Amino acid sequence: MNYWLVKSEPFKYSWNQLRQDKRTMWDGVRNYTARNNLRAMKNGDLVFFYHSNDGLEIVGIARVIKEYYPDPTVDGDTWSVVDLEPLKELKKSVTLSTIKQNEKLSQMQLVKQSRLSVSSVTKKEFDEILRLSGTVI
DNA sequence: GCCAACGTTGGC
DNA sequence: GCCAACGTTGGC
Repeated sequence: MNYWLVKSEPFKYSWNQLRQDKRTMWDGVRNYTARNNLRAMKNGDLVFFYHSNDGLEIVGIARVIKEYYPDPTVDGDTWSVVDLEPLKELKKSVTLSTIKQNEKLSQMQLVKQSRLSVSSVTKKEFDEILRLSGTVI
């Protein structure tokens, strides 16, 4: 089992929207590093849902329900998508500033590579964020 | 609104 | 293959 984090600007696609939709195709990724992370996702992997620009916090946990396939919104198979479903909302969202201040989290790819829209999360980081959020899966 | 970080493009 | 110019993302 691997862990990930995806970013979305909430006014484009929010956590609440994902909850309403029940599932979504995670499209629009146009960066090779992010795409490679998408392609490494396996069914059942857990994915933090982060609100960028507005909120700047992790708000929920999604789950991979379909592994990568070609992005149907563009020609060719250069770009990929996966399907996600909402799994659990965090009891307390975890803000970027909290993450930066936390010794166990300050090395997260989210912090190190702030522009990357799909990043990987270690198990330790995942567990620490769960702890901070007061959430049990 | 600014700017740092980073990715991409294109001339050489 | 290098690097300058430019565009985009995203935090502040």
